[in-house]
Amino acid sequence: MEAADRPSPTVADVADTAGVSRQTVSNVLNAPQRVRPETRARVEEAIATLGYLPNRAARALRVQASQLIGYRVEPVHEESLASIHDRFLHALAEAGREADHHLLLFTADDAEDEIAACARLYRAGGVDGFVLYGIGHGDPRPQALLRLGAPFAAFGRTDVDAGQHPWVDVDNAAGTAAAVDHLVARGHRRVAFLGWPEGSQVGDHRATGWRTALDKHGLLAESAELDIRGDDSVAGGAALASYLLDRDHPPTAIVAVSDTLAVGAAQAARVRGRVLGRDLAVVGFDDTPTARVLDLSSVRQPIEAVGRAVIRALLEILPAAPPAADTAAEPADAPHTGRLVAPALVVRASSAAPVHR
Amino acid sequence: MEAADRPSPTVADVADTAGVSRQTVSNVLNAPQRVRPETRARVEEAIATLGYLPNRAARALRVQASQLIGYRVEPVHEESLASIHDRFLHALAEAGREADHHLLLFTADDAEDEIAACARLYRAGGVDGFVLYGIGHGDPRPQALLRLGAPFAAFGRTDVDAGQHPWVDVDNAAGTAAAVDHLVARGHRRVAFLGWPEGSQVGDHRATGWRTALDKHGLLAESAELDIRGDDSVAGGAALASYLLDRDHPPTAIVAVSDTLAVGAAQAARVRGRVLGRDLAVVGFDDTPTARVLDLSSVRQPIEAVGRAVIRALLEILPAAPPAADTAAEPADAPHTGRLVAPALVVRASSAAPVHR
DNA sequence: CAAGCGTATTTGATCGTTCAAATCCGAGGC
DNA sequence: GCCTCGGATTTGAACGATCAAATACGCTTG
Repeated sequence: MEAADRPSPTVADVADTAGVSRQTVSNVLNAPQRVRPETRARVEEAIATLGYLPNRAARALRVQASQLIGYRVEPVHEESLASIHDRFLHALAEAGREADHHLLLFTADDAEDEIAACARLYRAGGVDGFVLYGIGHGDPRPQALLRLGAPFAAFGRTDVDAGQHPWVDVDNAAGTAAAVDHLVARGHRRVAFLGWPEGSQVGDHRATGWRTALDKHGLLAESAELDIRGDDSVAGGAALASYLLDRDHPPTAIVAVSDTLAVGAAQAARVRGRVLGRDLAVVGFDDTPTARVLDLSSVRQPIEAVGRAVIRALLEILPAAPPAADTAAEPADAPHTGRLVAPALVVRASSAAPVHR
Repeated sequence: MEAADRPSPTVADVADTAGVSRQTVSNVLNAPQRVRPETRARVEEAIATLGYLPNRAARALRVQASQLIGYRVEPVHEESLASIHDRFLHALAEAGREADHHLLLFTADDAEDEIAACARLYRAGGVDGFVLYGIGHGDPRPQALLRLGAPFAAFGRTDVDAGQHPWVDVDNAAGTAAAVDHLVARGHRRVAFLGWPEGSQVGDHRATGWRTALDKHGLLAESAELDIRGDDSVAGGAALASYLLDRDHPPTAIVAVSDTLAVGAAQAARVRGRVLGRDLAVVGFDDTPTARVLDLSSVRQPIEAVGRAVIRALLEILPAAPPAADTAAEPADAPHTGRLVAPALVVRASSAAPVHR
């Protein structure tokens, strides 16, 4: 009654039914141009009737490539609203599929543990390379993997080893700058920034975007003191925003470094009787489901594009890369190039209207 | 300058440095009791100094087991607030790690495509088994995998093939029942249900929980007509709730089948000037980040426990399972058992206060 | 017509591990 | 002193694929 667990057919079986040798079958699969059309047809028919599929382990052993890409899933941060991980992961898997590569997921307690796990996996031939998520400022992982000799591509980058490996990053500064541009166009002149404490690469870039954009519009002088920082929590955002709103010259608009803080700002506004989008404009970052629900404007990272780009970049540096048109004997140690992709502002009710009063 | 890509040492290398044969090295790793202590010590030292790691592909080829578990990641549903996928995935990876199994991720366009992908992966020896997510009512996947002969464990179940494979499910009825109990204890007597259209297993169970709990409290008569249904969107939830609130005898509490609908209900209440938690109690389902932010009570699925249980169940049915104490020649075709785990209600401001008026 | 060449196909070896069977060796037993 | 026995260890084969070298075959060429 059990579904027969007949062993899968092998190249030898296919060879027998097609009346050719193992190697010819292999050639039909991996180098069809070497095989005469009529032979190929015969082999392909045998493959179809037997339902032959090459054994992955055997292939991996012989060619020393598993077609697997290692990726560490981080624990879900209960505080954060992020749906970025989800989207990124799916984008990676989807992009991998097109190149017949799969993701191999693993967990780790911290960066050091992650490095150890990568080393084990790579040295055991379990994966061909890695995708690193959330690289920033002083991250030990790029150096560790470079030392290990394992191919990898990163989402994010450090200042120091950006040239030594492929990376893709979101232009965070451009994101907050776009938010400021949008708000200024609506007539706002006092635009605050709710940020994380200094030190995180992402947070600092977003702060820079806000500052330079204001400067460009000649508004930095009146907004300079409106840059305040706190940890990434809704309550924290509410506290920071309350403080701003209670000042003598409160801002008419707030750019938040994250949706979490933006949600907090929105709550603070409501508590103080300010109508969101009329008395106070708020723009968040990451376009989380929560922002959508609350009708908050937000900067959306093109994370699907990032995922695709990361996978593509990784595949390119894997040994025996998929023939990229004419791989003109790549210039030995050409510095790896990164790619910066621009996020897009999603305007919703919280910032759509022109400035009030 | 490159990190040396010296080939990893093999059993033969270890054997040479320890002055023994390949097989002895293998025995030290897989059946230490066969090896004399002093020999074992010598081999272990050689392993340590060389930094030997068994090659996964070679091992997989020989023992016909990849130590990989296939899992399909579903596309991120932009409408939904779910963080369940995220949490489930991480739980799976974490549970797998403890048993030296990794997740292999793949994508698929629909159930049929998923089945095809599973077949390819399994027949190619790419994975040892699968975890299926979101099985319900007439789902073709369990039957397909049974036919394929591939081991799998499911989150969710169908009525028909529940006995033929291991599964773990959340007791959805118990979740909504707990919500009703909680509301009734706060004095509510007219408790509405905002549900999905009939036909989904999960949705129907949640509706049943609501109904039976009300019946238990002798309140079904006055609430029976308060069961209304719509698609899973915030706008839809708002529309349904508005309709309820505009009736002659509006409910004082709403149990929603999802946080998405619950958020809609909360918005509708606000629009109508009802204060959430005072004039109207709302309980959602899934305990999403959005519910936390909005202070909505919600039924939380113990998804981490589900993930662990699913992996454990899968590992048990894999050939040559990890020695479960004394595997007393398992009774041939014992029907597979399922496990139902109870969700927990998280009470927040939206339903904490006793009924008003 | 034999030599030469290029293409199509086959054979043997190999990737690194583990299984199955064979061998080795020291301790007893008769 | 010879044989048996059992545990420790080794040898050969196999898992299923691909690489490298060898062979077969059809065509041109001098």
